[in-house]
Amino acid sequence: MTLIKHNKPTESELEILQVLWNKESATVRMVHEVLLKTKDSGYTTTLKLMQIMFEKGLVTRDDTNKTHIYQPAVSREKTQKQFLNRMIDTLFAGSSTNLVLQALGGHAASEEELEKIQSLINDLKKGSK
Amino acid sequence: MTLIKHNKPTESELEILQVLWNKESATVRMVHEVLLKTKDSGYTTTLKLMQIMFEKGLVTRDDTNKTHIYQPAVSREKTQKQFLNRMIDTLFAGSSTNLVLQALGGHAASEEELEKIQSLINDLKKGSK
DNA sequence: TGGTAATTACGACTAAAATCGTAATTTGCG
DNA sequence: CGCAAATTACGATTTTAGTCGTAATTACCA
Repeated sequence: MTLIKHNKPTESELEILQVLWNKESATVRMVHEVLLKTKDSGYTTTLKLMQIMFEKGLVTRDDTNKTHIYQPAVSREKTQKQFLNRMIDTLFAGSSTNLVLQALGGHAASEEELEKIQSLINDLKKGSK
Repeated sequence: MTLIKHNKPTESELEILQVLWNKESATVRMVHEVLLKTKDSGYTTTLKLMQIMFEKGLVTRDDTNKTHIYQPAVSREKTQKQFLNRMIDTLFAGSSTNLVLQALGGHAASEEELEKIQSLINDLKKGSK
């Protein structure tokens, strides 16, 4: 069996991953510019974080040129699932339904989105028969 | 305007809150017994955490008697919402629908639960007209 | 009443996360 | 070429979370 490192990204690392997921790939500066919109920390802080993420295997990088180009090494979906599960356990007493109900209740989704969810539910119900 | 402290419970604090939410109120020892089922740490660790939570205002306590009795000071729903919103922001690009789809896709919910969700969706659709 | 068990208080310690300053390196251009 | 600007590397520091040991306090009951 392959060794899988149990790499739960931290809050700050998630913010960086988010940028990388959206852009496919990016330099430290590009990431930093985006982060500046919502927080203020120094450039070297972002740099350091991304270096650590590289060591952890959360990102890959191309260092052929001086300015390194980073890419996410973990998928958005997988990470989402990881955090969802954790959250369902520690906050929703293990019930994903509770989470869904709460999420739908709080944030009103658009009609179109509701349709999307409904159609998934229909598929799920068929599948379970 | 009233000062609201921005009190995001930590992982360990969530575990404790979970117990308090379930029991309504509890002593340190009661909480600790429950925690022991899933982790192993010392009694004084739980005690200290709960003392800190008291200082932060996450719990209240009745110290009339020697053995203090703790109660949650933040509601389960509010806390859930707080974490959901954070998660939707940092992990689901702001889309609660994405989160719901992912949650439903990963954890297969029971048919009965799916009905519950469906009925909520129907209500929401009505409401938006 | 006096000792034992349980509880709280307190401070110290470790580990991890986040921050930043500074030095070294590279690159591009005047 | 050689300097200025940008980037990386590295180490130091701060903060926060989590852990626990030990002393002080309380309560109970033999």
